[in-house]
Amino acid sequence: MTPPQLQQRYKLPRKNILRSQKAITGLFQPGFFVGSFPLRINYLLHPKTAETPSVQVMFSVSKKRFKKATDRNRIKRLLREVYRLNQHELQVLVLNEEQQLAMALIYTGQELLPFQVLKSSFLQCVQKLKKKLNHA
RNA sequence: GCAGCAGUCUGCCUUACCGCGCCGGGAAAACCCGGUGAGGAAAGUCCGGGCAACACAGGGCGCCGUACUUCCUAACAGGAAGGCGCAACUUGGGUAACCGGGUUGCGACAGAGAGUGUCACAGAAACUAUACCGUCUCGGCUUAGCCGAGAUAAGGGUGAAAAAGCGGGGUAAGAGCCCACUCAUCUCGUUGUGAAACGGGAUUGGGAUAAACCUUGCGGGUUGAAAGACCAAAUAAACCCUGCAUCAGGAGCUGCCCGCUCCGGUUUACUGCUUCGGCAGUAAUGGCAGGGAGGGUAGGUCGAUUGAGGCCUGUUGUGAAGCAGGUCCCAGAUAAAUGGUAAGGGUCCUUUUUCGGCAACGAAUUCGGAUACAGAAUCCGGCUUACAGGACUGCUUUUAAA
RNA sequence: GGUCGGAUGGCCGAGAGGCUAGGCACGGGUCUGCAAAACCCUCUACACCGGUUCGAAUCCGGUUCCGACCU
Repeated sequence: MTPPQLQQRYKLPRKNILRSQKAITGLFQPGFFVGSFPLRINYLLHPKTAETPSVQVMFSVSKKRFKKATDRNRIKRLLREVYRLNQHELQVLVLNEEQQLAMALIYTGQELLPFQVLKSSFLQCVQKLKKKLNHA
């Protein structure tokens, strides 16, 4: 019997995806980001509201670097899987605060990379993010 | 059997674990269960429609598009069948040049006897054509030729292009000047719905360019789902303009109107008249409708997935396609779902080895590799472009056997 | 998603059917004691693929890339 909390961890329903234009423009103001090739994470902490979950995320791939829609779809799906399978690392970090976290995963690479590479890169980013948040 | 070309179709599968969107059911909710979920090009946005908003008496001009004929279609610049021209292959005749037949491919294939423009350089001359060399005649000087006046488009040279082609006659030399054949054009007849074809007649016969302007026929109102409709939230009941109403009001009942009940009110300034109660005019205020400018929002619902729909059968037609019957419901997202990881299999290519076959080659085995192009965004009909591999059909070369 | 526009040397930029101007930069030279400025000379181009035409940067299709606008 696995506890229900653990079962939920690998899910990524739609409401955890960041979709408000206001929040997104806020994310892309010059400010807080961590990077580890080929990924970059813009993040923003703001007071918790009742409706939204504590962590919201969005995925972004440049149309200039990847002309074909299939390539962009592929990368975004890979990113989503990487985040989905490793999001518990973050959730532990943020849950104790009275704030919620909004973040954007941006793919900065020039070509398609396999799943395992993206996974290790994401985990590095998370480590960096932990350090930064603890300092603040 | 193999290869090439053309056309049509197809375009990986299975299992395990973890997920995502939509629909239905359960549940207070978290969530659970079931169903379902990319393409032939979803692409480019190159054409044509549906749909929506706005505009709109009718006609002309202009602008844009289009162009052999007939048909198909909701429509088209698409498709089908046919005509003509060009090319390739093949076959028959012929010594050959070439001619006839067949198959396939390609063609922005209307008009240059309506007008305007352009045609660089070269060349004598590039458009009411033209005489540089050459050829010929006559005259003069002089007998070698030169000079002058004319005739001439055969030959030379230039050019992308030089005034129907070729042979003969003719002539001082030449020339459609004349004749035969051929090629255009016009015209008459026959056949065909038609593009055209065939036959007769006529000297009638001096470029190219219309993807230059243009002429003729035909078609087109403009803008596109970020169209457009509604709801919520937020801001600023403010400001400006126009029109209407004019002493009008507010609250409750009600989905709305009518109606009923209750409460409150009949304003302010100026001017004129006055029987001093008021009345009339102007301005302001408040009401309604439309517009402008400015401000706010960046959420949701509809549009939007049943349609010129797919599949099957019959039937009409050479065909594109039409008609009739049956049957099916088959993505609907919106910072944008349709996926990830692992294992196995299929198909194809290359290498090794073995077997079969006269041979081209085929089958098995094994190391390694490949498994395309590409992702719905309002929906349809086309076109164009991209595409690993496979299947089928037609034609042709080649190899082997008979 | 839709509607438009553009692509000419290293950079800017004219040309609109007939040898692709011009400026800046680079390189060489003149001048100078050495430089700068000035003057002279040289090098390097029509995005790609087809078509129309005698001839295409220009006209017409297609491909690629870049940019603008519409809520």
